[in-house]
Amino acid sequence: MRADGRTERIDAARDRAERGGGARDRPERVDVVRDRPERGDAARNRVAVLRATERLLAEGGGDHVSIDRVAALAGVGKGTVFRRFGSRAGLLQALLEERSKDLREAVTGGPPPLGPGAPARDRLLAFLDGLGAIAEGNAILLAAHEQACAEDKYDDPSYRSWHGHLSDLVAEARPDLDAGFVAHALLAVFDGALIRHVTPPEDPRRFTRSVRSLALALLGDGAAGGR
Amino acid sequence: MRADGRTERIDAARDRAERGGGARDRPERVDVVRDRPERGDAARNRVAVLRATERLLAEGGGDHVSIDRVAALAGVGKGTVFRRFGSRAGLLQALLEERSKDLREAVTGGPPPLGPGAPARDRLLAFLDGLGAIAEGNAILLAAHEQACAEDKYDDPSYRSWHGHLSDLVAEARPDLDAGFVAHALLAVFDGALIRHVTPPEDPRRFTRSVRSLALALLGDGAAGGR
DNA sequence: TAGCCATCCGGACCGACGGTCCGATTAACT
DNA sequence: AGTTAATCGGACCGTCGGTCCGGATGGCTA
Repeated sequence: MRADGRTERIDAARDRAERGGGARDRPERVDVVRDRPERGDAARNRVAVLRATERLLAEGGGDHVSIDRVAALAGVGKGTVFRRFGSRAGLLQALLEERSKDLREAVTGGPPPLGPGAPARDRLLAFLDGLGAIAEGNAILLAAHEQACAEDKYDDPSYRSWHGHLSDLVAEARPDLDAGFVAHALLAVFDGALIRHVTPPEDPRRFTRSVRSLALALLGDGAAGGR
Repeated sequence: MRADGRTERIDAARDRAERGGGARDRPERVDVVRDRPERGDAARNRVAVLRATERLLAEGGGDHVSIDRVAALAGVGKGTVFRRFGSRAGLLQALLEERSKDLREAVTGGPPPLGPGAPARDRLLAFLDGLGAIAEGNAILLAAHEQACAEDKYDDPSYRSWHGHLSDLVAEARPDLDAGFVAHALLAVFDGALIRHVTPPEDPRRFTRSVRSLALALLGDGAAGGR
């Protein structure tokens, strides 16, 4: 998702339709006007929907967020929500992406240890800390998203991106392990319901600490402790 | 769940109703007749529903298993399914329990290394192997169950039992770790969708091997390898 | 065998959901 | 002002999990 207000949309359904052969007939001046900017009302509505979603998320459980309710609270028709986000999963995904944009940028281009330059081990721990911070503050959203994605979770571009990053770091820090699977295992722990289950009201940062010590155990904590 | 054909039912809703104070009025000869055996047709219908469920599970994705379909295929009314299993989640849970009964018995009373007697480390690896075998053969069922349980997954008695066992073993094998969390992390990997995602058509046992090597890395593989 | 009663059966019914569709609307450009 | 294509919104659809209750029936007793 881009930072500016450009279109982006879902286009999964449309892609399918277009590949059906209808659009091949007039491939004229497509390139020049392509990706035309979002219309004003469309942009306004998108943020209204996003805000409504997070309000509902905050005041009730994840299953409290139905599209009907979101649309009503945003003062928008139901169709609008679907046109903008494609599906319930897409809506939650967009919100999640908004919350993790900073981390993503820090990871790809920020200063070490999150960004490039630090040893893999340090980057990995810093990354898990960052992910933990997001997850702790968005456990309900996370749970709702997992529920909505269901099977497709592992094909989700966002998941793939986190997994790729983590996988690279693991491969560098512990070349003897199956990096891909270890990365899946580490990410599997970021389950909305699990986070809520292991987070006592006091000590809201406990989850992140647990993840860190889990990672340390996995990497072999270099110094003592490894028994 | 008992092995014989006794009642067992759901009773979550009923328990709640009874605690409401209605049953306290006549606590007469309750103990003697309580838990009266299931009626013949009821027992027949239960296995019919279970079989129908696994047939649907086999021939379509997890979301292909709707109660309506199950009831229809079993030649039974919808109400019957709910009376017997309480909910969609309960139905899948029952099926899952049926598939893992052997492992549960082997763990609590069977011969080492699965059963008591072997070192914690060996028991843990054996247990994960057993769980892996079940999970590989029931990935779709697993995914459907997770989807149905949603939030309550971690309160599910079956999950709690696996978690308790694993937790004990981890605590014994690596007293320096947060056993409870590590157990959650290990179980988190048994995600139906993940299993399907990392299991190529050839090599169907790859998942279990991956889990085992993950566990070895976590426990510190004693010998070399720890870098 | 007849009769009785608790238990069970089954499918009509319900509210809610995710998702689609299309006539009406409107923003942006000429 | 006029044109056009993108957008809007809410009626509509099929399906789902779950409830309810009049009627059927199993199993026991006399």
